[in-house]
Amino acid sequence: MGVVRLSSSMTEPRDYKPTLNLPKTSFPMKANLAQAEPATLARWQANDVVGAVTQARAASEPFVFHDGPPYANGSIHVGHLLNKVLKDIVVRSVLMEGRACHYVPGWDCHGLPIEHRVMTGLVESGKAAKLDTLSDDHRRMAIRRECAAYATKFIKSQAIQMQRLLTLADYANPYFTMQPQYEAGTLEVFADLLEQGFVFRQLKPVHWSIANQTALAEAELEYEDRVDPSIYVDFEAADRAKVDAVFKTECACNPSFMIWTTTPWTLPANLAIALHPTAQYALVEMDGSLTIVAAEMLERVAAIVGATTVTTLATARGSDLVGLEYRHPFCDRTGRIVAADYVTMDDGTGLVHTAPGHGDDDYRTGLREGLDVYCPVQGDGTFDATAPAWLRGKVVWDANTLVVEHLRASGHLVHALQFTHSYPHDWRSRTPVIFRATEQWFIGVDRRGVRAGQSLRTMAMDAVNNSIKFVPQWGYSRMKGMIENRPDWCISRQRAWGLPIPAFRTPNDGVFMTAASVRAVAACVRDKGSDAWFTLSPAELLGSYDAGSDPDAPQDLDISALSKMYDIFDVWFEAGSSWNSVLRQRGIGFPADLYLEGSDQHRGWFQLSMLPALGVTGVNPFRTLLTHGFLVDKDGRKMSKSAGNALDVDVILKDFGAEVARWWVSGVAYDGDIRIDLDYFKVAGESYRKVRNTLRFLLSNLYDAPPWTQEEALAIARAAKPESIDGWLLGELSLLELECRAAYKAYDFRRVHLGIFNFCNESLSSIYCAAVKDRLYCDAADSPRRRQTQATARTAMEVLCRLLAPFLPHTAEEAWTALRGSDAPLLFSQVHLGIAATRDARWDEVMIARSAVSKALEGAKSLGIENPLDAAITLPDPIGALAPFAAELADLCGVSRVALDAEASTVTVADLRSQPRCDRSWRRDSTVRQRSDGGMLSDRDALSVGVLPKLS
RNA sequence: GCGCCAGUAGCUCAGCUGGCUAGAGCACACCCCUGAUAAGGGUGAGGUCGAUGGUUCGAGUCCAUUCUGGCGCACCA
Repeated sequence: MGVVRLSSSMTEPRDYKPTLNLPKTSFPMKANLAQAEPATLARWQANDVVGAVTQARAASEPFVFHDGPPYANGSIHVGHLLNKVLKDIVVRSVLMEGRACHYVPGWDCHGLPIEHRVMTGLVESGKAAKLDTLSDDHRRMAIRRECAAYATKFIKSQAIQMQRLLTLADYANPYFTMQPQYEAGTLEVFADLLEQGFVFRQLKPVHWSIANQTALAEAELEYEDRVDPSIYVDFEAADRAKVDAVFKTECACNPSFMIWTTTPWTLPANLAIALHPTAQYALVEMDGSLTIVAAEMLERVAAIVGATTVTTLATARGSDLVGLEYRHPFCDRTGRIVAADYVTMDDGTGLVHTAPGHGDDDYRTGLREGLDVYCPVQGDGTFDATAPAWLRGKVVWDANTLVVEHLRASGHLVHALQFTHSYPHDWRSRTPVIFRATEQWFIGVDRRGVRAGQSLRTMAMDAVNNSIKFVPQWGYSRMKGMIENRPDWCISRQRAWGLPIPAFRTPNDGVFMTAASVRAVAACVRDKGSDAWFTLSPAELLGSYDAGSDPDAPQDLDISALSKMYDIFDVWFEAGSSWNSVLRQRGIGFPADLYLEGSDQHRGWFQLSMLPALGVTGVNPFRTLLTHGFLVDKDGRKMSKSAGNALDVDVILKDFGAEVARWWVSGVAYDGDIRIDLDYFKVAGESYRKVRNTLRFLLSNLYDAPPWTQEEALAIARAAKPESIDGWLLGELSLLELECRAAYKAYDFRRVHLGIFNFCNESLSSIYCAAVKDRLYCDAADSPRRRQTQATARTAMEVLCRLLAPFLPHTAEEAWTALRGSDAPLLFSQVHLGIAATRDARWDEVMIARSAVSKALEGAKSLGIENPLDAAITLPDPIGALAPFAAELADLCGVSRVALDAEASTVTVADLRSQPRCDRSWRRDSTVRQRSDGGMLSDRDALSVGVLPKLS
């Protein structure tokens, strides 16, 4: 019998495979994310994971993190994907630290983009004309109903898409800016600001449609060519001597300032002439009269007006002319020369006709110079009583001709011609619009508040400089610059789709609105929503208002005589009140620990949340500001549908899955531009798979591990000798855990990502798993050495699941369940282990030696030693640094034998191919001999299969 | 035009307060393994650090200018 077996084993090695502890696992290699993720999502929803997590953290210190509301319009794009995933990583990493985080998703619902789309739809379907026959309230309500339905529809679809990204948030109780309680919260903020004295009403020019008697937004304008008179007009200097002083001349007659305009009808409102402070201006004699124009423009102007003799008498800097006065050509007043940076030398004369009531630039210049925002044009486009008699009651378009003729007659007109230019038109009536000053509501940034005695700008600057943490740092300078420069905040809009500014018109054309009256309306809105403004009477709206207890109430207030005004709030005011409407009203906490949005929100939500919160509470609404850059395509160009370089979120989810997308986000350097391309998801998919397979290897070797608790496994792992491979891994694992947790806290997700990837790729896959394979497969199943390794692998899994959970909630949970069984506790009810094992620096030398062996083996391939198990290595060990690790070196290097030699200077590779090979472990160990069962086995393998060494 | 930011191997990025022949991962090439297998391991090639000028014994790293791109703001009377 023995002889027979012997001969067969000589020709054909025995098959010991069934005696090995080969890996087994239910955790599949292929993630199948596109199918598996929706199932996970459904399970989370069915099991109310949000509720369970909230409950698990009920007693924990809350981390207040507040969602900035995206606009409820359209499908989500990759920018949302980035933003929402980053936020979710924050939420989940905070939870894994054991803190509570009640994250409420929000949506911005009001505003022009939706109203504009709805109106376009109504125009196209022919319903818009019918609207115009309704009363103001009914027409507005009809539009509002359409808008609300539109917003609701997109909130629903976006919520589904956002959940598909596997984000964990209270989707059952989201916030919308159109919710009654939200609107009431916004009005309360407004009431407080009013009380503090920050709110005021002032004229400001807006685009005005004469046909519809309404202000229009940029989006409602269509630019069409229009022919207007283009005129060059002389404005006579008021004091010839002063002009002489500036130019150092002695004029024979009175000089004039020549301006150019294509809107003669705005001349009655002229209050100043703007020039560029650093440009040169020339005093010229032009066909007998003295005129001042920009030196640079002289030649062109002379050619246009057809001047025959032109002589420059003198030149002066623009800044020297500032302060000179001129006589208005047909109104009985003088105007002043002012400086303005925006004056260019592209058109005109270098001297700009300035009417603060009819232009944005003019308006700002006027404010700076303390000029009136004078606008003699009424809502119907006619001139009012303050205009010269010959213009009163005339429509501006007719006034154009009248003004030109008047100037011609009075000798002020230098030249007139017909000029075709692009001009804004009302998109609905297709009539030209005018720029006209109207009364608007403002929040003043430089007014001192009643309580704090400080202006919003001062408070905001203080917050920026002293109490806000900016991530990344450059957000500081950006925010600072914006706060320093920002003008007063115009919060009123003349639209239907929004939260009404609850002001009332009194019979004598005054305005009634006090903090108390706003609060009364807020109470009504909390109950009935802002539609109430359009469906109820002033008396009903002010039902809870008591003039007697309102110190600000006007003496002769007659509520029954009030009429409603119809301005609505800038949507930014609503979004900027979310700290009150959501964080405070819902008792989530104030201020927030973190606001996180794209860098465009420095001007938007960030800043416009700061101002109201500071005004009302004196406290900045967020402690830390985290901002991310914008997505650009792989050539660094911005994404847009028109350029065709936009990526579709649905395609990404279908082809790669949310987890791969999340894995990509986690590894991205989010400060600054972020390049995005489908190829990058392929790369992310590869590295995801690498991590996944590493987890799978660990899991597959735990199938027969004893049912340790996590603490028991950790205790066994900790007991490993520092010189063992397990001891080494535990040190690395501990370091990884420490570094990742610190990086999560610093919002440096990329560092976590790279840390985890490198750990899986190198520490585990390349070093540990390869080294430990032999003992896992070949040692007796319950040998202490194998159990030790299993406990270490188990601990590594416990740590990795937790570290990965914020990035890969689905995969981490899948692995967690594979590790702990289907009755495992919820992963997000767990906290990090904190294994705190010390990393033994002596291993550095070992790893250096290991690399040296790899290189030496590469060289040995030319000698025919292609399989490392055919090699025996001799390592130089002059100072005995490697000696303590001698028992692990062969496994670590993947070779059959390693010897140390204090005298050697280089790594040598010996050929073992003539030495017997173990049929079971394939190693050419020095103990390999033929055993009683006829197989060639090493001592360890003989022991493992229970075959006694054959007596020789 | 103004403010902020970025520009390092084919790709994604490290390179702290300036200091040895500029690093890593992916991709690529070649090889090994076939008991992690639509897996795993090894070795290697690859960069005038956007450009120009300057400071310095020495600059990817500091300064100036410039080009390209992104975000925001302003502007076309």
